[in-house]
Amino acid sequence: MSKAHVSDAVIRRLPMYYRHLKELEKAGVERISSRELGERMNLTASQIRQDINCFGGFGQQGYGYRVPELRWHIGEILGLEKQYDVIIVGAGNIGRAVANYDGFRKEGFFVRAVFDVSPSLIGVDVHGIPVQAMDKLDAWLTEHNADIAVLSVPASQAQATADRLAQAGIKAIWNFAPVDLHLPEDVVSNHVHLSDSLHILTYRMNEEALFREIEEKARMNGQEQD
Amino acid sequence: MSKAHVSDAVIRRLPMYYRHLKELEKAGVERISSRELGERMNLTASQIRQDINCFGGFGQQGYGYRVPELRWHIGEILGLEKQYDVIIVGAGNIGRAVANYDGFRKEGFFVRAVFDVSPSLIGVDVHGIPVQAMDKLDAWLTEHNADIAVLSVPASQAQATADRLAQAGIKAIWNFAPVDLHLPEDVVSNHVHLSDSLHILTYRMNEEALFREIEEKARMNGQEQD
DNA sequence: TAGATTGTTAATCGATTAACAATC
DNA sequence: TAGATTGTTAATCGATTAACAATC
Repeated sequence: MSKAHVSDAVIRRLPMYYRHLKELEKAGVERISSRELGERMNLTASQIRQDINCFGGFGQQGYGYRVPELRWHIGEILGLEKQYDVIIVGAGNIGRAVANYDGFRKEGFFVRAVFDVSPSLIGVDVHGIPVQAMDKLDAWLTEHNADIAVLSVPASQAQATADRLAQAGIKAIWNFAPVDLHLPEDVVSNHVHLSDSLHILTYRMNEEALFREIEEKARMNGQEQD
Repeated sequence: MSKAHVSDAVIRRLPMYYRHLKELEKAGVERISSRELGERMNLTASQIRQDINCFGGFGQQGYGYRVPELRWHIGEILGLEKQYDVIIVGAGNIGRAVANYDGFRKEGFFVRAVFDVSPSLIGVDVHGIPVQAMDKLDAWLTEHNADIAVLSVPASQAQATADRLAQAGIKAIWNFAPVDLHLPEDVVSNHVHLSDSLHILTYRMNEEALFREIEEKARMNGQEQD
């Protein structure tokens, strides 16, 4: 059966399932059991069956899962059978990189407009589209459709720009600014905090030494008190 | 007291603490209680105190936390008081965007070399550094130091390139390829899976409709069986 | 049919929240 | 001192894992 609401832990794993199933399908694998998929993905068979059954029973007892069928189902769950009109708001390094990202168009995401405040960028060609002045944003949105806005403006402008996008009717924001956005209930967002990710990497680089130090300190405090 | 090992849930929140404390410090806030910080970050006061106490007691009873001190401590925990030599492996859209990312240098990350296989990119200037042929990677690493490798090659090359980096002595990989890397125990990594993040966004866009459909289907199956 | 593997319920484990004594 | 807020232990909640009946 399916649950009324799915936990974030499960949702975060869905794209991973999709990636692995796509690979398996490409490799011509017809069927897979939860045990085999678990070994491949470093998850337990139990967890995989629980995750999948949030959305319905796509398997077959005694057989396992048909790879192409399961991939298709998860693609549908992720909304990947649809196409999306995308605008890029902020044409800096990241905005341009996203606009030019290859897989993007292949997966049904179409960049329809690019906006930036910087006069030096206006008119510049990004992915075959001339950058428009940020002033034109609201007018453009009244005349064209956009399903997703890529928010790649500086942190200081992020919340104000997000408010403006929500005001103009945008229902989904892919946020690259290092800021936690506050949005109306009917606007969804997901963030890619590059610096957060980098900081987790440096944490892991230093974790061992950090705890050696903390223990050392604790030991010395202990001695002092003796 | 401090724990010998810290859960991923806590580690993921550390950069968020750092970001908010930096903002508070910039705004001139001297002290903050776990309750106030919790309100700001949408966490419970309890969770904040638990998280912080994984690393030691940085607060003061009856007073709260000194913002600059706590920010400094968390920066140290994240390894941000250090400087890092970085190489970019793969000079496509993402590799170049990362190399040019402003905050990067400001935070103590220095791009020392950029590599790519594509002949058309070799010699091209990225962030003031000429792109080198991938062939030169191993020789370069025997002569220079690099703490972190940014892995921004196509998915198909990612694991092989990561193996090569580990072989050459790299101890940390920031992975942008949509692949789950398998690495030796002493090599840490963290990934930024852009497409995964985008797919979570489209999931959220479609979640409501998805469950309406699932319920509809369940209702119809129920009728059939009656 | 026998064997395999799912879907699902129950048990366990870990993370979050609540409570409160310690103490500034 | 009284009030406030931490550090830490205990209770709760939710996610993961185990178990097993259903069934292909």
